[in-house]
Amino acid sequence: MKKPGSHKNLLNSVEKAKVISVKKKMKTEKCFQYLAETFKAMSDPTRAKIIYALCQEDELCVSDLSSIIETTNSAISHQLRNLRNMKLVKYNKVGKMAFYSLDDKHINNLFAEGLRHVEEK
Amino acid sequence: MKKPGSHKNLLNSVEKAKVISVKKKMKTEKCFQYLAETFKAMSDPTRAKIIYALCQEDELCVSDLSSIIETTNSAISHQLRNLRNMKLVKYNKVGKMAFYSLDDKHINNLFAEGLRHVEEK
DNA sequence: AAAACGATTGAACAATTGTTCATATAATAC
DNA sequence: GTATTATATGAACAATTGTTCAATCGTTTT
Repeated sequence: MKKPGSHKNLLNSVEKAKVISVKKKMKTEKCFQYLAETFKAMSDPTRAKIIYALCQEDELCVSDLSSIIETTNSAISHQLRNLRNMKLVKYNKVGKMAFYSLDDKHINNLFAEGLRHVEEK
Repeated sequence: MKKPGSHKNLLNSVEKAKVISVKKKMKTEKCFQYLAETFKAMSDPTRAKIIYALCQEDELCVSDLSSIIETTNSAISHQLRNLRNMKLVKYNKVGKMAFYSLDDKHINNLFAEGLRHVEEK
């Protein structure tokens, strides 16, 4: 008979002590989801380029971003919307132009750490 | 008439100086792809949990990982394969068990930075 | 007014993703 | 030998993704 409430109880563990210890240190489901989302924000080449460009210049408009990244305004605009939803960029509308900038200052460190990792290979 | 070889030339830029400056600093396509891949490795909750668990314990076998993360062996095994392909984890086969550990030591910093970011909210 | 411009959007599409289920492999136990 | 265990894998599936294309919305210019 199975113990109710946990389809995988500790009795089956190979190294019980380790399992219990790590389980105790585990973060919440929500935390891991948010963590995954944060990484996902930078997990597409186009978005990575946008973030990198905005690390070099405080503000850039959509068409200049597409000049830099060499893709269509539409593709950039769609990705900027994603980044906006993830609260990574904000924008400033001036006339018909939209100037985007990084919203989340922590993202700078995270991105730089990723870049360091890539370039150390 | 359009200038050949570049479907988006600099003459269309709004802030030419910025565009040229950022273009100069741009990394290669390959770099951005690798960067995106690195972030993608951690962009799924299950993979994030695996990496977190392996940050707490040097080595964990598949069934203990699924005990900790509370999902099926199969799901874990599939994700471990992904992480293996991305060179983030390695494994040590002992009898019928496979002990997984982090392969890329830089990933520790990157992951910790992400966690710090999440927890500072 | 019309035309041009920068940006946004929705629909469509192929491509990728993560899980489940069933099966397979390979090592150990009986 | 058979049975059991730990892990791996392939197929199937729904869900998500990123781009393109066309159309649209505001704003500015003429």
